[in-house]
Amino acid sequence: MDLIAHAAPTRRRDQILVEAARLFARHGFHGTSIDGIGAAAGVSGPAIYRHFPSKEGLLAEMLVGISEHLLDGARAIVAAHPGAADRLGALIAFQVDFALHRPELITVQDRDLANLPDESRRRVRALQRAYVEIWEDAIGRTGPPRSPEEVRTAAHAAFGLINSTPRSASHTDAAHAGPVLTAMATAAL
Amino acid sequence: MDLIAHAAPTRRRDQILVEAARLFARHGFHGTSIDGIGAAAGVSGPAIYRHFPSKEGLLAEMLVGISEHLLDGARAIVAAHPGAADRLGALIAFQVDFALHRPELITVQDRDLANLPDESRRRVRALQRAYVEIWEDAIGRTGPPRSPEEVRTAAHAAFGLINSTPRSASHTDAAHAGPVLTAMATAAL
DNA sequence: CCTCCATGTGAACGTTGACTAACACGAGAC
DNA sequence: GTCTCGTGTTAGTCAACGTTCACATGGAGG
Repeated sequence: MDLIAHAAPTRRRDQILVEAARLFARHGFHGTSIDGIGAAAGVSGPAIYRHFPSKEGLLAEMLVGISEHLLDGARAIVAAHPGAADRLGALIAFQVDFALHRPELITVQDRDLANLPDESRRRVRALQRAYVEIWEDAIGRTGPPRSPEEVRTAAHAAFGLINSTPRSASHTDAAHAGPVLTAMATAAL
Repeated sequence: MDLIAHAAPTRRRDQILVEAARLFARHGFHGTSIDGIGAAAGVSGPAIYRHFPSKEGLLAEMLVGISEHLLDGARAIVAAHPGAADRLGALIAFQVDFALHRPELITVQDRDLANLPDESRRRVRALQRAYVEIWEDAIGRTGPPRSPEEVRTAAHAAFGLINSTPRSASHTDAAHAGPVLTAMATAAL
């Protein structure tokens, strides 16, 4: 989408999103002030409102973007791996890669969902549900037989395992953490 | 400590702590108001200050209490299981039990650490570090050979796996989730 | 050159929320 | 009976913060 020019309206905007993600991850949505986000983006205070309708709107765009990115990735993997065997492995690799490269987004997504306005929250939840269902399907086709509730629990446990990086990775050892997480997730499922 | 009578000064106090934990878990520290905590505890507003010195002080007591409880439990397990073989299993069972029975505390602990005043935060971090070290030691003695960084990553991944309950468990299926989590954690380590 | 639009600024404004102050009231000690 | 202490209440106070307003400025298009 958006094939038309639209030049460079995105530089400052993207910068604001990146800095806001960092601050939300560190201090939480309510613990981060608009002035703080502005300062981090090299702009002061209400300039944010030239790019986003509100603080909640900023968060909404961030979380919807994450959910769409993950779902798109998972759908591409499903299309590329029709066989059940390696599909789960590809999903694991995808999630590990995301968790290692964008830990702030992982943190914000499962911490500040509740601060979204209703409509965006429903949208994000729908996207997340679709993503989880792809995982549940792949888990159901692989490994030991399990009831639907057990599969659901297993899927969330795998996310918890992989998404533990923000709490442990010192950024330097991201390269070392990847294989460990992949191996553990594979063994757990 | 505190062997002297002291009758029942704790009923209202404990109630406040319980309700505050629920609200902090749902809305976050900054998203929860003192009046809201009071209302949930059947008391209105500033009555909180008859029991706690400040909102931060309330959070501090909650998080320090959790960390001490976990560390005490882990130390008891170490004492009761000198052999490396079943020690890790006991640690896993202990953490699974805690995560299933007090999911709000799990949520608050890894979400609102940053909102503690400096001194309490240092104290909680020290307790957490000791707890993690017990796990690292047990992991190092069991399973495949790993470097210290890998052991550290593995420990945090195990916590993430087990602590995923607040995101998945519908409280009714806690009984079903327990065995799944235990099995997955055992397989992952 | 003049206009317009995107982007920025600093100064309000209104609300929320943590915390304090002043007062009430019931129970146990003397 | 009175004093005191623990616990509660309601009415402030004060700072922080999201948001709006009025105004500046600089580049693109006629």
